[in-house]
Amino acid sequence: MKNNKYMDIYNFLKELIVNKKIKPGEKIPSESQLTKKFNVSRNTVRRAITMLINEGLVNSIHGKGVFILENSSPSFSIGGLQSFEEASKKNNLKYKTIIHSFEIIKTDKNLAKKTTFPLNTKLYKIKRIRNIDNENIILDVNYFNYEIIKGLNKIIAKKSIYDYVENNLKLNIAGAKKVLSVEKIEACEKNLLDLDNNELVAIIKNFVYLDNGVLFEYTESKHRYDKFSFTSYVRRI
Amino acid sequence: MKNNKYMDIYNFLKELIVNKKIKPGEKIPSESQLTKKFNVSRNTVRRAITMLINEGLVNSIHGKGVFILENSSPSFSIGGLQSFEEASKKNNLKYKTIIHSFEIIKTDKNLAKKTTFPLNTKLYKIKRIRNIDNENIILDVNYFNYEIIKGLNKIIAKKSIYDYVENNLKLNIAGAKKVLSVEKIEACEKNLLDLDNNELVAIIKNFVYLDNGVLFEYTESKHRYDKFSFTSYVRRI
DNA sequence: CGCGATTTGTACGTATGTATT
DNA sequence: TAATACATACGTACAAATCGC
Repeated sequence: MKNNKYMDIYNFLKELIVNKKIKPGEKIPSESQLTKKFNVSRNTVRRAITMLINEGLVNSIHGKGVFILENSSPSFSIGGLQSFEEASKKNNLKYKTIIHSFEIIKTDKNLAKKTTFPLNTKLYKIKRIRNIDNENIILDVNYFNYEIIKGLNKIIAKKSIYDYVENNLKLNIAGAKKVLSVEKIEACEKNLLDLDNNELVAIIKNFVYLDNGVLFEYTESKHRYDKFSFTSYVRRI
Repeated sequence: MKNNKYMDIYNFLKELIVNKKIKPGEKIPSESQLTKKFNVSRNTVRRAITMLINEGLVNSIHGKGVFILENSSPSFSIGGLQSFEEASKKNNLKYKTIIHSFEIIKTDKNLAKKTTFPLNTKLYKIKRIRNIDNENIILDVNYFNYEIIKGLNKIIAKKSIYDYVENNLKLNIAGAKKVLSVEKIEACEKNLLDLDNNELVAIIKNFVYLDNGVLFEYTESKHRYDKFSFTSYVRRI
């Protein structure tokens, strides 16, 4: 972890909030109190507080203080960007990944539109089935730019592609745009998931970028509707 | 709109990005260039850039510059907190609201758990059907704290409750935690929406806070699955 | 390979404005 | 009115990453 002063203050405050040492509706220590306590400048304190505001844990009121929001639980991070492997480990679930298909294709007109890759871009197309506690819960359809994610193969795909991208290729992932919708599953994919007689799945479409702004991955993550939820915080204004 | 210096710089940069005057993968002007152009301190420039980073429009790389992400369209704000009225107006849709029921209740054990209001809290419970282009698309089930949202009635509910809360009661809304899931609609609500023979709906559960951190509203917004999508941006780390 | 120029990252200190109590 | 608390903004300094020569 980073050992910055603003992170110290951030972690200090976050611990107070998530462990309810200060209750929802109450105020965190004032900026001047925190500058004294941590022996830092006010800018540094404000930076830590700004992070908490962006996370939706607190809200500042001019002239009054910074208030803890009710329901400020750590579940806020569920919507976060993490790989299947990371998420499953964190929640101590028995999981495995089944590679259903692995091919190299080029974008045609339809696929270019859907993925926003240019026409005729060479892509890895991978279908992976995510099995949790012996049920096929998630179908991931990944498209990786062939020229960027060099040397991808089935063995890597069985483990963690993100791990390969970051630790072997030394590429840095900036973040992802996610679009969420509910759709009927395609006929050819129906038998890959353990669905009841309902054919609807929740689909998260991920557009994932490197730190230089280049799109390197488009993925559709198709979830059994009853095994899926997504959390976020939205500020007014 | 606020007339702050950092907002000027933010708006200047955002205009460049959304109108593709600088293309994805390219850099925005450096911090020192912007301080000269706007005649401000570096802190002020950095604040504007930080906002763009948080929105997922750009990504900064130490020592290199701030890069525009591909797909940096303004659709990023779809997930934003806005009332049905605001959203429909913005998109120029023909809409109307039908009040299906309006009652005053108290939380029992189940409802307290679901809404996170304390047991025996007095609430307004309102069911409203949102009709867009002559189809019943959304069913909103609102629970408002009776002691906070004083004087609510059917006429207000037919228009905009948020408008009443902010302009008449002079309360300030901080933001909302949103939890998204897909569920079977309740039998008694099935005929309120124009569903096909599928009984699944996308449900957004909203926990809405005032600026002092107090929960004043819990709402379940039930959407016809085929008329619904949700966008957000998630950063790595 | 090193060195300087550029660019972002962290941090400090100060001043002034505005809202709340 | 005075004290407190957050908001905006300026200026400075040094660190760390990147790039070109």
